[in-house]
Amino acid sequence: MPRKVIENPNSCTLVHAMNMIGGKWKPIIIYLLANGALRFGKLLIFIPNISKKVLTQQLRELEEDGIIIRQRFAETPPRVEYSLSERGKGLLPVLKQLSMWTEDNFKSIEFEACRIVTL
Amino acid sequence: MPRKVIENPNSCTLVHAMNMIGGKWKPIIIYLLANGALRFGKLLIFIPNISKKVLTQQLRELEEDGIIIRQRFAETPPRVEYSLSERGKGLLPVLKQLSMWTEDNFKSIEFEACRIVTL
DNA sequence: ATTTGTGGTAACTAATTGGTAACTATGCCT
DNA sequence: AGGCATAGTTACCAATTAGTTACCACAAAT
Repeated sequence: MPRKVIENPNSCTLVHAMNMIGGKWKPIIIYLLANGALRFGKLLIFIPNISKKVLTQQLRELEEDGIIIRQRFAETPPRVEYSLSERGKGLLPVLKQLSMWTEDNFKSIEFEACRIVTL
Repeated sequence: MPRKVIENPNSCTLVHAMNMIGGKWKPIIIYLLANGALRFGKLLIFIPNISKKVLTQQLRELEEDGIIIRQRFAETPPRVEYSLSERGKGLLPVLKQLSMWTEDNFKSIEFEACRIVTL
């Protein structure tokens, strides 16, 4: 099933960007991959409450958009590693800036519990 | 009806940020307000295909998060103006950077039709 | 022969989001 | 009195997204 992309005749860069990274878990996935490749199973563990199905979906979409790279090893049991592409790495400063904006503006909110994602 | 916020015990700055600006039209609204206040009706015209109800919702949420300011004038017919708060203005560089990332990485896509939002 | 682990897929359901159309409130104008 | 304009709200429905559960394929280990 092709994901639904906003069919806006005036689609602009921001809309396009949000279509790509606006998914519920996508920024987390990107940030988790910032420090190197991770296997499917690890991502499943690191991202609380995400289901296999949804993780698969989000990874597929990120791959489609060339943000991450999927590498499959011909082993058994199978091993699949996901890593950021160059394009994906280019997103890190943006996410970092966004993260800093949030920290500066919403200090009061409890962010202590999430060291996995905060760089 | 309170909007559904991601109930992630490991909620992090990025998740929080995406909860605030990840809405379908929110980046557009923020960018439209970058150059000054706009009335409800103008936003409705500038944002293609958005419905009144959804525009109202998005504006309310942005206001809740302190990103925009709603100013109601006691006139008839009523006039309501929306503008960026300081917090909201702090978001502009981030969005600009995101927009640039998209332009750099997806040159081929047609962005000509959307001069309203691209700064 | 059966179990284990990995990375899925399929079918189904629940939750959330987005959209339409009709309606409201207010004061002005005719 | 009736209509207009603005900025909504409400009820209802459609579309989209997310989640659950069960299952598969493969080889190695037990």
